[in-house]
Amino acid sequence: MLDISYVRENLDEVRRRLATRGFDTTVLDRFEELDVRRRRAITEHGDLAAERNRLSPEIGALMKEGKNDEAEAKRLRVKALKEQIDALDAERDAAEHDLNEIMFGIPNLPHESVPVGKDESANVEVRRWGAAPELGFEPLDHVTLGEKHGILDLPRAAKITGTRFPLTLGAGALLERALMNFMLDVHTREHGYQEVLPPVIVNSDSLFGTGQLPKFEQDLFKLDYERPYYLIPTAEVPVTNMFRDEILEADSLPRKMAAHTLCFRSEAGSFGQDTRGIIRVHQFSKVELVWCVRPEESYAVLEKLTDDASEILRRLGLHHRVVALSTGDFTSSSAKTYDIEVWIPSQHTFREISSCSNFEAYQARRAQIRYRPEPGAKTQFVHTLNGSGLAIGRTWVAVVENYQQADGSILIPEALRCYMGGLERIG
RNA sequence: GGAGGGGUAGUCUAAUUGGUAAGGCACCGGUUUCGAAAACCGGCGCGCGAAAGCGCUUGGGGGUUCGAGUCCCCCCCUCUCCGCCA
Repeated sequence: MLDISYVRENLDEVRRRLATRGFDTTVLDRFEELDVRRRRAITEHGDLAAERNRLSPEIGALMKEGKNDEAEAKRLRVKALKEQIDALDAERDAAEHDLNEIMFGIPNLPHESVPVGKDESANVEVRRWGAAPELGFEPLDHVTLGEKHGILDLPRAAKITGTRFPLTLGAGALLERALMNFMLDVHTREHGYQEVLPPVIVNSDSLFGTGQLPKFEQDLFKLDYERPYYLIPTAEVPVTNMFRDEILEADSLPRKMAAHTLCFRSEAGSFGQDTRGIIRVHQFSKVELVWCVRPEESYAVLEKLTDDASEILRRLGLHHRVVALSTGDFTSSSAKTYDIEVWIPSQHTFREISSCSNFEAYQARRAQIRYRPEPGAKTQFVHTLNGSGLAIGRTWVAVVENYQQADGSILIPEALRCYMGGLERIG
């Protein structure tokens, strides 16, 4: 959520910057009208309430003195005031409700360094690492390789649950576990992240805090339970919300956490995309990196975070690139996002394996995550950031495809062997 | 799931059985001091307002009342005990 007084005072600038995201800014016309109506109701409420608050204790005093007639007169006056106040409150609540609907739907303002464009064609590649493996033969895709080695069984996953669910086994399951441990070890032992193992079911307040609700409910799995509980689409939700409604100690910042969880996405609206394999599934495993920082350092941290995630791919020897997403291509809550894309041989292209975003105060304002810059100072919203470090399902695909050999076997990257009991090769 | 105790501003703690949130600590500013400590004065949740001010705020939401921290209803969290369970 944006700062409402910032929007009020910089309406034209807000309009202009949101337009670069392809956001329909006509709702901002209603914003002005509702904002004025709301504030007028609040002011008038204040005037009437002041009179009520003055009279009300007088009634008690009069009654104690036995002056019941005088008390009765004032009582009637206060009762009339109350009716007017209730009417104003109803007006304020209505305006506030509509205003909130607008504010909750407004995406973050893109940072000035973000390339402007209406979709992914305007994204800018900022760097590239390594080279695609020279296989010397037409690469098999991960589904074919997985079936061939008995490490991936999608037909059975479809039987157990339905389409778009993963089932790895044997060395395939071990590879997933190895990737998880490898990533967590690098981030916690070398990059200084605190390890977190959070709930994977969250309430609607948490999803509101990070921005998935109310606008993107269709992307989530909602549980049939007596309360509105959802499966997490990413560990960003529980980990960021650890600090919801808290005032953090200034010297505890920056907070940096790494969490491995399963993630669940309904993938509504993506029928027909990536239907083969486990690139796009309803359930996947991911290591997520989350930061809470002082506002002034958030852009330096975004670079650091992106590099921490990239380090995993460097250690695995996987060809990849970092892309600055354009204004038209990144998630609503973010002010700036880098995607890290890994080379997928069977598709002859790069595919997203991590998304690293600076949300500035957008999430912190929704989730009320604050800190006190120094003793006695007013509290301020922190900046939050997060990025995948990395999506394990897609890393699995990248390893299997990039390390396939002419004889059909799959070489295990050096960095993972100690996590796989010394296994050097599958098949 | 059952029984009982709790939830008050950053923190700790009051509030005549309904009368409009009092204090302590920490922190900030000022006075004092060579400087500091102590002491004293003021500030110390959010909102509206140019300001003076005014309003809102006792876990959340409803209700009764001229008036609710206090009474009634629903819900959340937490502590103790019992039951169940991995």
